[in-house]
Amino acid sequence: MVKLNGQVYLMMNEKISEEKILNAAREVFMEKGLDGARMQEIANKAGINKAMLHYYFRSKNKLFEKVFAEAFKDFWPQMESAILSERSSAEVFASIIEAYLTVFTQNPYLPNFILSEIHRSPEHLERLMKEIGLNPGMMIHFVDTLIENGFLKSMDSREFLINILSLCIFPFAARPLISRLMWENDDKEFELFVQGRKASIMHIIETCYIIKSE
Amino acid sequence: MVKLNGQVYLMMNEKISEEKILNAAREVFMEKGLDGARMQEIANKAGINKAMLHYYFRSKNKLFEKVFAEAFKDFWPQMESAILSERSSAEVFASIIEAYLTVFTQNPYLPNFILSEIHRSPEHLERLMKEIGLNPGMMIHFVDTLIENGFLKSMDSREFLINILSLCIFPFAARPLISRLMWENDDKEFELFVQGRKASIMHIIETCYIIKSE
DNA sequence: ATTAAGTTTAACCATTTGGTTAATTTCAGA
DNA sequence: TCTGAAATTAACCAAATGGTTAAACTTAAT
Repeated sequence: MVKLNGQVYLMMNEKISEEKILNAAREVFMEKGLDGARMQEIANKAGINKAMLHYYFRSKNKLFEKVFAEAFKDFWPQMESAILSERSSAEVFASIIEAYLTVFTQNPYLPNFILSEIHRSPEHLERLMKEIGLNPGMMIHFVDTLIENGFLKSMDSREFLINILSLCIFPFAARPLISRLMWENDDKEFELFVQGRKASIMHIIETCYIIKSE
Repeated sequence: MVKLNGQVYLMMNEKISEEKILNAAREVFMEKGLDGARMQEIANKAGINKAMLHYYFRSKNKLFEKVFAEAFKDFWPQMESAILSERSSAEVFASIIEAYLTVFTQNPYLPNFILSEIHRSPEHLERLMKEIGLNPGMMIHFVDTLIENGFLKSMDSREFLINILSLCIFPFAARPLISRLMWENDDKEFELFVQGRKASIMHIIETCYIIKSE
């Protein structure tokens, strides 16, 4: 990094190396977790010297935190934007569900990665939740409003949200088990299952919770 | 271990040490995973010398496999016995759900522990599934029969089972996150949630899937 | 070309960690 | 009480691992 005229300039290779490290670290950490990951493996995968990892991120933990912070944002899809989009409640839920299915299809290790860290260091999780301004109250309030207006049946809005999360996330978190239990580990079958999943979850929501659409 | 008259006798302390090791190992592995666990910590918690771990279980991996095998059985509650119990389908589902909620309430780390291993070593999982004669086909067939007999709506029985698993397991797998998101990390509130969970899941099943009861 | 800053590397280091070994203790049976 | 096998311990070891260091290399502005 170069400072000049009070302005900060990045040298050509800086962004590239940092990026390569983060990409490699994401892969390795996602697959093996903090404890299972090896700095040497990350360096190899990034195609650079191990010392570079420490040069850019100081320590294994710091690097991990960076990777986790990025991943955690993906785990919490843009519910706000979906809510604010002036669409019907059914459409809002559909778009949230779709966001999840897409992210997890593209990042198979993400659900487990987050779930592990949730247990490994809840404090870290809590700090991060505050940092990114995660706002569950907004979702709860959104659902409560729909209930008051008679679009959703009377119920515990928290439970409703937890059910959506469960139905979206769990099948991916347990994919290798489910795939073996249900389809003899045939990937194609699981993909078919995911393709129908959005409609499937929406059907449950509509049957159980939605009274009328706006 | 002592062999005498072709019969095998256990010396007084053998069962005790082995048991102490397994209990300690279960605690540590459940909380920290295979990579995060330390043999020394297990030894300390068991109140014995580290060499004893190897004396009884040869290696960290062997010890882990033993712990995992036991835990995995708990993860798959006695669906068979519930099915064979000649009760109505609703009662069968209720008893399966209750089994899960009970096990996870008593073993908070269990869901995550299994989910991690599912991704860490699917081969190990597959081997174990065969060893304990895990029989998903029976469950699928059970649901299919209920459909044919008009007790359940026409649907994909696999999806139905996955939904039950999701609704039962996920809230525990993500408990620290959910607890913070929904109830400011108040344990009492989560316990209340779990208390109502059985009825809550049954309500979904009945509303979405059950046509008539036997 | 020189400089000064950031970048990259190879070699190195201290600690941790799973695992071993050899000696000692315990204990049931003769 | 003597014996032999199993149980237990303390000390030890080699490998792995996260991290450091000092020197060499790039690069952009003067």
